[in-house]
Amino acid sequence: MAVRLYNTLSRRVEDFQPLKQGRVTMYTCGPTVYDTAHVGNFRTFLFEDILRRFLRWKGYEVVQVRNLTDVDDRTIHAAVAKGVSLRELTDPFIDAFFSDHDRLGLERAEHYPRATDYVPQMVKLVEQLVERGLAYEADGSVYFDISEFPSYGELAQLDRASLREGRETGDAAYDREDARDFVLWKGGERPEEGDVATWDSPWGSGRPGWHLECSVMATEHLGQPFDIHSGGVDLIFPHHTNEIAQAEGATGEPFARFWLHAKHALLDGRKMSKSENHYYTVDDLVGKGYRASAIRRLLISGHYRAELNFTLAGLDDAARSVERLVELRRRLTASRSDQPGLPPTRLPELAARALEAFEAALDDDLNIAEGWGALFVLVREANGELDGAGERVPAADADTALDALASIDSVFGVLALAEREEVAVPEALRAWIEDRLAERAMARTERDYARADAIRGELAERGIEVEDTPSGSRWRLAR
RNA sequence: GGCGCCGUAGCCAAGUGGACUAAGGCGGGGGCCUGCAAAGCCCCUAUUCGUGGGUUCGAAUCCCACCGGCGCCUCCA
Repeated sequence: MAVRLYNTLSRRVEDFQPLKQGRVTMYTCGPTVYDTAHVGNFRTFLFEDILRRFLRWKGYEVVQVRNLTDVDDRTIHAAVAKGVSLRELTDPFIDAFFSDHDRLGLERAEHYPRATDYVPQMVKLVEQLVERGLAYEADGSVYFDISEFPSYGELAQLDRASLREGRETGDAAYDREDARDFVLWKGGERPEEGDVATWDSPWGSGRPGWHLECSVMATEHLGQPFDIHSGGVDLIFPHHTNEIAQAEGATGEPFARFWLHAKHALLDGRKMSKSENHYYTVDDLVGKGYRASAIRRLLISGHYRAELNFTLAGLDDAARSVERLVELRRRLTASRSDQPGLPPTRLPELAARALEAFEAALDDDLNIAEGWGALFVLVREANGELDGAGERVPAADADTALDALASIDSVFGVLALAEREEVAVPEALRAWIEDRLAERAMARTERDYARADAIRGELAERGIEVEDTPSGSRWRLAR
C-alpha cells in the first residue's frame, strides 16, 4: 500500500508518491538556536523522525534537510544582551540541540544548514523578487508585495482582505506600502540590534527576514519542487505561507508538494512556553531520573495531528510500557533453542500479522497510536506462546518474532534507546550479586525461606531485583 | 471579529456511517503460575463515545444547538 499523508495544502489525506521514484526529499523546520529546545519542540522533530524512518522502512531513500535558525529577532537580542557574536551565542545551543537530538534517538538528517551560511543566496532571491516586481525597497529595507502574488495565503486558507493591518507595536520603523506585506530584507537603522547581524546588500547593510532562509536552503539542497515540507502548526502562518510566496514568486515553480504540520504538545494541559517558563528540556527530565526511551515513547505515543498532553505521570506510564517491550525481547532471546524436535509455535504467524497491521497503521497518515496497538498485541500473544512453550522455542521461530520487533522498532526507536540505556554493572558488584544468589539458592534448596527472603531483601536494597524461574534465579537492576 | 481543532473507561489514546459485542498502553480488582514474590498469561474494569435534538434501516462516526477546552490571525515546534 501507498503511504497516505494529510496535506495542509489540500486539507485532505492524499496518496504520497515522491517526485523522483524511490527517493523522497524533505525539508523539516528546525530549531531557533537562541536557547535550549524543550520537549515540545522535540515532539515535532520526533514526528518528522518517525516520518523519515517510516519512509525508509517502506524502501525509500530519504534526503532530509533540517535547518538551524541562527539569525532572527531572538538570537540577535540574546547575542546583544550577552555582548557576544551570533556564532558565540548559537554554537553552544546547536551543540545542545544535537546532544538532545541524539539522546532521543533521532536519526541524523542529511543536511543541517545554518541560516548565516546562506546570506548571499538569500540576497539573490530578494533580487529576483524585486526584478519580478514582487518586492519593493523602502528606506533600505525590502518588502514582499502580497498584492502581486494572487495565491498568497492559500496554505493557511487566509482571506487576504481579512488579514489584520499589521501589529499595533514594533513595526512603526518600517515603511511598508501595505501593512500586510512582510519584510524580506531588514535594512536601515536598527540600533537595538547592535552589529551582531549585518551583511552587505544592494540596499545597503542589513539582515535577512526570517522566512528567507527556508526558501533558500530548501531549494538549494533539494531542488524545486521537492516532496515534503513540515513543521509545527504554528508555522503555517506566517512562516510557511511566506516561504511559498518567496520561492514560488521568484521562480514561478511550485515550492513543496506536501505540507505536514504537527500539533503542539501541551504540558499539564497548557501550552508549553518559554516565555511563561512552562516547559521541560530533556536535561530537566533526565535530571529527574527519567529515561530518554520513556520521553521518546511518550512524545510519539499519539497521532501527530492531535495535541499531546505531556505529564510526568504519562512519562511513568511510558517507562512501564517500554519495559514490557524490553522484557519480551529478553525472553525471546533467552528462549531460542536449537534443540531438535521442539514443537512449532505461532510466533511466525503472530510476527507477520503484527508487521502487516503496523504497516497499515503507519500507511494511514502515520497513525502511530494504532501502530503501537499492533506492536502490543504481538507482545501479549508472543508472551503467551513463550508461556505455553515453557521458554523453549525453535530458534527460527524466536527469530521471526525478534525480527518483527526490530523492524517495528526501526521506526519507533524506543527499544534501541532502552538498549543503549542499560548500565554496565561493575565486575565487583556482579561477583557479589552472584555470591548472594548462590547462597540464596542454597537456602531455598534447604527450604530456609526466611533466609532466602532476607537475601532477596538485601539485594533489593542495592537496587537489584531477583526473579526465580524454573531454570534458576536471575537478577536485574531495578528500573 | 476571522479561520480551524478537540471532548471516547480512573489516566493516556485509536476508531469517524454497518465485521464496534468500541484497539492498545498505564492503573485497579480477581485468577493461574510461585515456598512467597517478580515476570508473564487469563478474566473483569466504557450496554457506551461532552449534553440535547435531528437525519438514517443503521451514528461514537453526518447535521443543528448548547456546554467545556484549545490553537492560529505577521518572526512560537
